[in-house]
Amino acid sequence: MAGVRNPVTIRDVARLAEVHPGTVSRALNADTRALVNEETAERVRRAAEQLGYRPNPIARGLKTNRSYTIGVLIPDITNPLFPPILRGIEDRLDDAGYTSLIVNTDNDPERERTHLEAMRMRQVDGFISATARLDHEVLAAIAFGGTPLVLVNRSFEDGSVPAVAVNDRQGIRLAVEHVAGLGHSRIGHIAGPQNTSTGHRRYQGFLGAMGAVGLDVPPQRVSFSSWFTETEGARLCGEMLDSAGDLTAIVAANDLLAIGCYDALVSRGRRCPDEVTIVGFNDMPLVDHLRPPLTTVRVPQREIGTVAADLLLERLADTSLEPREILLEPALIVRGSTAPPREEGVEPGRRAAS
Amino acid sequence: MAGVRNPVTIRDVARLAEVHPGTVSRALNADTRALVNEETAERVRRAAEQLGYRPNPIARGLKTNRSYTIGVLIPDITNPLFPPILRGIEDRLDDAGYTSLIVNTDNDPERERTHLEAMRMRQVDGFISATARLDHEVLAAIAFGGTPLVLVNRSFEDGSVPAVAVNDRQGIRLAVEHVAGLGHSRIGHIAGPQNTSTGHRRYQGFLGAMGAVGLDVPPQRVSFSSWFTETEGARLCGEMLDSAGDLTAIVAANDLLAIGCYDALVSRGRRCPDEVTIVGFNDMPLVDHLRPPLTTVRVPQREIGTVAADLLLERLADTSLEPREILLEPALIVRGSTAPPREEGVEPGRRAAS
DNA sequence: CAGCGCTCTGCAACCGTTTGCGGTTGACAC
DNA sequence: GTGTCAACCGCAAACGGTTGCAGAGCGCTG
Repeated sequence: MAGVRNPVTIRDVARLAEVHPGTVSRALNADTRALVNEETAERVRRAAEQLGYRPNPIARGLKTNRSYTIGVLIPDITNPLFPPILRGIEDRLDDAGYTSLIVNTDNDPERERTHLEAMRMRQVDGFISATARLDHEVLAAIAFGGTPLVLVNRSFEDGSVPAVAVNDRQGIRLAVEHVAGLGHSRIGHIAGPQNTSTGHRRYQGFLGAMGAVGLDVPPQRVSFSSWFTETEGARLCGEMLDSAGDLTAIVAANDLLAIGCYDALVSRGRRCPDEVTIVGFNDMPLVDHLRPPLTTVRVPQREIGTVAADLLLERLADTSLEPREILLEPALIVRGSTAPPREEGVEPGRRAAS
Repeated sequence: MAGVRNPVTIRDVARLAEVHPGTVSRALNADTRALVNEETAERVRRAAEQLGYRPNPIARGLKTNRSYTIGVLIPDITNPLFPPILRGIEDRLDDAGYTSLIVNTDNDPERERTHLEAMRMRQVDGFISATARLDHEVLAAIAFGGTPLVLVNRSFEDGSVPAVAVNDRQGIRLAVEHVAGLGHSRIGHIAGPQNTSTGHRRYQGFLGAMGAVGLDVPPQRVSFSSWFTETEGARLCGEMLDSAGDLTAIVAANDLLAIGCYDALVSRGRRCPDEVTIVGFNDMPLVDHLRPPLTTVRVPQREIGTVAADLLLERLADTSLEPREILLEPALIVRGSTAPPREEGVEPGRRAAS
């Protein structure tokens, strides 16, 4: 059937089916098929089949201004958080006949801008962005251009842009309640960058949850990282241990920060969970094999991707849709990095519960 | 400057610069610029700049049959091995003005085929494939279509296709020499799938290296996994421990298999490295934080990507190039999962060395 | 001053589809 | 036998660039 190279054009099909190229086009497109006699259409389909005809998306795109590709912006594919999300996005888009174009922005506004520009030139039909700090201006540009956009893992304050994210506040609450339930009262927070919505919401969630369980949050028990990285976690956790040494538990805004805490503990000869309890966020691959296995908040990453894709497809089909924000529910995964505090006599064995 | 939407065409520029559209095209393209008067070219450039003109790659592609995109096939982006490679590829291609289209094949021939077809329709200028078992037929189809292709992390027996990979034999040799040097003699191998070139070459490398250090490889000390997964590793390692219980060290064909070995040891109450020494391959992210930290063979993943991209760009520029295969050198990273065997009285402390 | 050659730029035909418009055909009513 | 209408399909103009070809202008030679 289909030759390897595909030089067979709509004209070849037209010749074989003995009709005009325009008719072939109509016969082969679902929404214009009604315009052509069923018998003729069948003849065209057979001719197309026989020649192994595949429409050329480039030519089609030139005329229709659609490319059936959608642009996906992520900070860095190397961050284990993103691959499952991408997988979710891709699988869903694939089914719908779309291809995704993935770019890494490193959260650099300049890279974001040039990539966006390049993708728009490539006529992408929509965007999914997981970048932390897409500024208002860039968002506005997309929106103004009329290209559908959905945000992932972050949201936009005024709700003007559809978004899907995990319920960060709820996730942190699960973590705090777990740790407090173990008997900890001096709990610290290694917060994420506050100009990212996840960092910000998790910090807010921490304050809220601590209040809800009736615990104090003195300023020296919160510190703000500049990036979601292991080295930042190590640096801040180290500082916190040195300055507020009496804390017994740390809730980190993300697994990488939590791993940084591990490093800081090791370098100070303190043990987890015996001396300091640590909770992460995201449940990255392999954190169940760390020493100790990390207790963390699991986010349904792949589902985030599929839902984001659904949201985008929805808007592609109907541009006038009201933007909506979908929050996915996280779950606490209790492993070995959390334990009751030493001093306060909580009987052993409670650990595995909850 | 540039409006958000970009309705400015080559004709607009032509009007402003008071020249013919054809002249604008020539003035703006590097390889035809010589054909137009420098003064005119400058006028055109200024007009283009002023209007924020960006050439439409779709239209260009229609005429030139080039899309400036290249297709990247990987088994599964969720496998931590691939993101760094992708990053390398993307960075290099970006610099050269190319965009990469990434698809996951799950090593499923059917998916490979449809994705290839789809990408070819999208006029991709070349392919980079990291899929394990692209069959001869598919490869031939690409080659016959004349689209440049480079293989990553695998190679093709007859050397007819350019490829970049890590020197698997050398990597395994480093592992075996290290373990043998610690005093182990009963060393097992959890091999990868033998229909993948990495799995096969690492197995061959194991046999060769064992021979070189004068050690025996009885059949019960090698078992072949069906996939490179943690569960396969656990299953096979478990079987091997049960049937050939006297072995003191295991060289796994990959980190995931090694982690599976960890699981098998834990479930049998045996300790690593005290009772069994384990070595992995790849140095995936986070394996340095496992318990114990995994001794493994590091492969320069990002470099694999950049080199592959270079190779492809090279062939894009000159189709007649001889295919060549590039082997990158791996390095052994010694961590906590390897130690001298118990019985044989090797003094402690040697562990941290080499 | 005719003729030649070189440099530059305009012209127009593509690339492969889609799509508005209009023409043909045949059924049917009057 | 003429007119109306719907269904179908062909025609040709787009979409936004690229490129072979030809011609205009000009400097130079003999």
